[in-house]
Amino acid sequence: MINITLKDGSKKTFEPGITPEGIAGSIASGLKKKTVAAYVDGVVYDLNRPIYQHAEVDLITKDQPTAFEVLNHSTAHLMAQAVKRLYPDAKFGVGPPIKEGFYYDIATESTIKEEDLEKIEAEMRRIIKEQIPMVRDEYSEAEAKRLFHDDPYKLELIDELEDGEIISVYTQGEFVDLCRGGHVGNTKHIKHFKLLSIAGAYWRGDSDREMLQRIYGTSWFTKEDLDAHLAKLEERKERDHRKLGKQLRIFHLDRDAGQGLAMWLPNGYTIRKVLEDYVYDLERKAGYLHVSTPVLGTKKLYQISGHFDHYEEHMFPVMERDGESFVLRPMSCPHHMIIYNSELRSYRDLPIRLAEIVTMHRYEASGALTGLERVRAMTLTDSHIFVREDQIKQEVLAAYNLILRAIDDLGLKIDYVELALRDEEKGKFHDDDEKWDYAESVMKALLDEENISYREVKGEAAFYGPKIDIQVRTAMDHVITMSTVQLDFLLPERFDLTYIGQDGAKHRPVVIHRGLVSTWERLMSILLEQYKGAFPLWLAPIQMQLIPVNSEAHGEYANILHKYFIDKGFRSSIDAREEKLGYRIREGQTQKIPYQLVIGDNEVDTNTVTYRRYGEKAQKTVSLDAFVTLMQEEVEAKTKRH
RNA sequence: GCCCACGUAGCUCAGUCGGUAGAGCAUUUGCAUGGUAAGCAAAAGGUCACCAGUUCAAUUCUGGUCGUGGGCUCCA
Repeated sequence: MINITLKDGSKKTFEPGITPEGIAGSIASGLKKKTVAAYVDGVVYDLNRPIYQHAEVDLITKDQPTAFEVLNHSTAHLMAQAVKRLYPDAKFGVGPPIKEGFYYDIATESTIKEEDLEKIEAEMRRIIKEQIPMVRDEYSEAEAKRLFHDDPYKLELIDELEDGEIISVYTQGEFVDLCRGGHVGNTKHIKHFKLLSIAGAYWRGDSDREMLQRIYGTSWFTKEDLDAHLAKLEERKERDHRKLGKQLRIFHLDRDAGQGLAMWLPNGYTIRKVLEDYVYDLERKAGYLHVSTPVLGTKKLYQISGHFDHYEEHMFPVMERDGESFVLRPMSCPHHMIIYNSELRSYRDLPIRLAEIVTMHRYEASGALTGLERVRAMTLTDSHIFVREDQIKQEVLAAYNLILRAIDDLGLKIDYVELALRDEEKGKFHDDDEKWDYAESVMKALLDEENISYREVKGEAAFYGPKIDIQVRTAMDHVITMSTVQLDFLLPERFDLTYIGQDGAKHRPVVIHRGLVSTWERLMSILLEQYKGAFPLWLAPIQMQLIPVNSEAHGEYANILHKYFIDKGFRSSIDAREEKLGYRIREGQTQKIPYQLVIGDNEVDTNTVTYRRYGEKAQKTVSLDAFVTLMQEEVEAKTKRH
C-alpha cells in the first residue's frame, strides 16, 4: 500500500498504481468529475497516470489555471492526431498550451487552408467519440530516437533534452507523440473547442529555418466558457483601433502616401495636440527644457553615437548630397548630446533635462506594420537628462514618478515593471564590463530601495545601458512597453560630454534616456482600444454637439452658445442641418461625442441647456453656468470622472 | 522579410460556374420642419488594387507586383 497525503493534510492509503482519477473518485464523485489532473510531489500527472510511491497529491480541478493548460495541451494532441489522419505525411513540431488556448506546428507537403479547419474539427469529434485513452510511457534516449527515427523535429527536441531526463511519450490510439504531459487521460474528456486560425511559424522561432504551418485553437470545459471566449474575440474586433480610427476619422493610411506612414485627420490631431500640450506642461513643471532638432542628420552623427553600427538595418538608407551622407533620424539622442556640448557646463547646471517632441523614422519589416501600432514614421516625447553620478538616483526616480503620473492621467494601468539587463552575447552591447556592472547595480539598488517590484530580463538592455521598462496591458490584451528610463554611460563618452566640477576639473556626466508615453501613434492606438473610441472629455476631439430643434426658431441661440463654449476653450460643434432631431442625435452618438445638447423653446426661454452624456439615456436640464462648471470639472479630472 | 488568406462605389458588403456590376449608409438636389439613435423621393458615384498571360471575350482563370489582415521573425 502507498500513503497519499492530500493538500488539506489528510492521509489515505491506496493500492500502488492508483491514479489521480481514482483518488478523486474515492473522495467524492463530484470531485472526480471536476478533476483534470494532479500535482504528484509537484509534478503534473495525467488523470490516468498510475502512482506507485508514497506521495503528496494536489488534485487539479477544472477551476484552476493549470487545468485549462492541461485541457488545451490535450486538445493540441487531439488535433495533431486528426491532422495525421487527414495528412498522413504530417510531421509535428511543438504543440503547447498558450494563454487562451493552444497551437500545434505542423510540417506537411499539403497546404492546410482556413477552410480545412472544419474538416479537422470534424475528425477531432470523431476521435473524441472513439474515447481513445492517452497512455504515458517512459523511454531512454536511444529508445526514443529509434521510435522517432523518421521525424527530424522530434529527434532535434530529444537531442536537446538534458542527459538523464526522463523522456515521456504519449500514445493515443495510432498516434504517438513525444510530450512532457500532463493530459486529461482520454479523448472523451475534451468537449468544447474551436480551431481559430492557421499561420506560418519558423521552426524553433528561428527565421533562418524552415517555416511550419501553425494551427491555433482554444478548448474549454463548458460550452458557456467557449462561447464567452469566442464572444470576447468578437468584442476585441470592435475595439480594434484600425476599425475605430476609420469610423471616428482619427487617422488615415494610404498606399500612395507610403506603407506605415500614417496621416492624422482633424479628430486625431486634435487629440494629439491635447496630449502634446499636456506633456509639454507636465515636463515644464518638472524642470525640463524643450528644444527642437531636425529630422535629417549626418550619417557621421549616428556613427559617433554608435547607432549606425547597431541599427543600420532599421534605418532608411543613406542619402548623398555635396559629398556628405545624411540619414533620416531614427532617434534624437545624438542631437541632444550635441546641444549639451554646445556650451561649457558647470556642476551647478546639472541636472539638465532636455525634452523634445521628436519625429523619427525607422525601417520596420513590412510584415510587422500594423495600423498605428507599428509604423515607420512616429513622433514621441523624448527626453535626455544629463546628471552627475550623485544625481542618478534622484533623477531616475523623478522620471519614473513622472511616468506614473502620465500613465495614471491617461487612465492606463501598469502591468509590470521590467529591468532589462545585458547578457553575454558579443557585439550586442558595448564592451565595458565595469561600467555595465555599475549601471546595473545602480538600477537594481534604486528599484529595491523604492520597493518597486520588477522582473529582470537578461539580454534586453539597450546597447548603451540597462533600462527600466514600464509595461502596460492593452484592452486587446497585448503587453507593450509604454515608458522607459535608461541609464547611459556610453554616449557621454562617445560625444565627449563634460562639465566642470567643484574641483575645477572636467568630469563626465551620465545620461538618462526617458520615454514618457510611447509614441503618439502607438499611444493613440492604445487609447482608442482602451476607451473603445469614447474618449474622456479632456481628450475628446469634439466635446459637445449643439442641436437646435428648429434652426429658424432656435438656431440663433444655439450659435451664441456655440461661440460662448468655443471662447471658454471647449471643442464645440453645432449641427443645425435641416434634418430630423433623431437623425442628428444618432450621428452624434455614432461619433461618441461626450455631450449632446438639444436646444429648443425651453432652453431659449429659460437660458438653460439640456444635455445627454454619451452612454447614458437620461437627459438633464441645467443652467448654462452650471453646465460650464460641470464641463470644466470633468476636463480637470481627466480620466477620473466623479 | 517569411507562411497563409483577402483586395468590388467615400464606408460596410453582395454578385459574376468568363459576356465590363448591385444594395444599404454617406454625397448632391427636391419635398417634408422636428424634443433625444436613421422622414420621403430622385440624381450622381466603380479601368471590380495594379501589370502581364490564356481566351473571340477577363472583374471572374493563371502568373507577377503592390497593399491589407492573421501569425512568425524583428522592435534601439
